[in-house]
Amino acid sequence: MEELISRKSLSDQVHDHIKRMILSGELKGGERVPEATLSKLFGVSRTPLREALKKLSDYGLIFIKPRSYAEVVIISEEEAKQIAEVRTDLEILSSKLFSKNAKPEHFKELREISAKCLELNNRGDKAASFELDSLFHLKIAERCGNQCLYEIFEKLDARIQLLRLNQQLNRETLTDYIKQHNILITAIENGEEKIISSILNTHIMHDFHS
Amino acid sequence: MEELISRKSLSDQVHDHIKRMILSGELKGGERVPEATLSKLFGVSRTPLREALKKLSDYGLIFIKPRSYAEVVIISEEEAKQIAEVRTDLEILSSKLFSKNAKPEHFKELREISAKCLELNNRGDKAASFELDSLFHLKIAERCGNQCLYEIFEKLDARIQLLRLNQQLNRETLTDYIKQHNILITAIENGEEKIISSILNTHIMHDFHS
DNA sequence: AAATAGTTTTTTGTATACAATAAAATCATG
DNA sequence: CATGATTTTATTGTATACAAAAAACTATTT
Repeated sequence: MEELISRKSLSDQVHDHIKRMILSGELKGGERVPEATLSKLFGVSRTPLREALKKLSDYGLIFIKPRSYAEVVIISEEEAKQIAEVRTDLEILSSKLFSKNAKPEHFKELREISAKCLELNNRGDKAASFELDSLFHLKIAERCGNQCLYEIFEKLDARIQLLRLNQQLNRETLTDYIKQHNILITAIENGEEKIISSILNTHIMHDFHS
Repeated sequence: MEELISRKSLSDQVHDHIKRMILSGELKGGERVPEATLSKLFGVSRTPLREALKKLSDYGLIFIKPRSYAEVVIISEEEAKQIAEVRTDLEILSSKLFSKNAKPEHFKELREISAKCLELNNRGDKAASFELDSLFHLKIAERCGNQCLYEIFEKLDARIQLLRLNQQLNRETLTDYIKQHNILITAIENGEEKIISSILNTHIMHDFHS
């Protein structure tokens, strides 16, 4: 069904594949991403591969040095801090808008994602838990009613996920972190803007400080 | 000098050219942007032209319908409102950070741009005045010390400029608008966050309501 | 051994050709 | 005349070939 509707172009398929390789750690920061090698690996020509690389660069996952080569980015401490700063601000705005515009089923959706995220962490499936955490934050932006805001946040999300790769968090710390989601949902439901801001500030800083 | 250092690729040159065509009104909303026609027009092959279109789409200036055609976007009232909402939020953050991080010469730079913008408007050169207005807001983001924030804002800027095209503002209204810049600069210098927020809210809403 | 100049190899940038798909035009039919 | 099927045309998607530039290597010199 999905396949019949959206026959993705090779460019997009390749993009998704390389993105997964980067976000799973298979392709590490600093590693080169040569067009010829990868096009052979995927069995496609350089044309769609180039387009995929361009998009990855756009999402801040690789760095293309013109006429030279491309490599997986390494996000510095300073950049990570700056990303967290912007992210906090965008999430506060999303949450406030969500608070105003979201329907009951959207709150339910959030609670379900949050519960699933916690459950996966309890089981020890860190990767899947991370994915649900990302989805939780993305959903707030998606349902806040501002498409432009969602698009910006969705782009940032790639780099946020990349940052997580290098964090070594134990399960207990993660459990505390994930539980904050429910506090945030309640604050959003009650439209308590000051509380929303303070939760997100600690939540994302927590995320940042590995 | 500039040319010797940055020999831009054809893709980038073509991108810049089409961007100018759109932001000057030469290419209007809804008009198609066919690869073959434009590649002949510029005397380049479809390869760099495709890359240029991809970038334009990324900046929200054209809409690419896969396997079909691309056209210059038309920003709806609702989208304009949403863009203004995000923009206000990002500019408030930029201004606050600028307030903390900027050096004296950066304030001077802002005042100079603001003065030039007003002068061009007085002369009746609306297009050039608009350009300086965009530069004013971009500079705040550029000098705020957060590269990630700047990149996001720089991307939004293209659509903000596109929105301006359809506004019919008389010179007096514009004069009032531009003069608000100096009030903003003073608030930033004094680190008055509440005032920064209120100025930007009215300034950008003003901008939005044509 | 380090630095440098020159050469080779790798890699990207661009043009072109062909395939696949969607849009437009045409034609048949009620 | 309208409408739906069919053909034609226009347009994008992908592969491939060649040009140009940068990186890697090698020989040479100090």
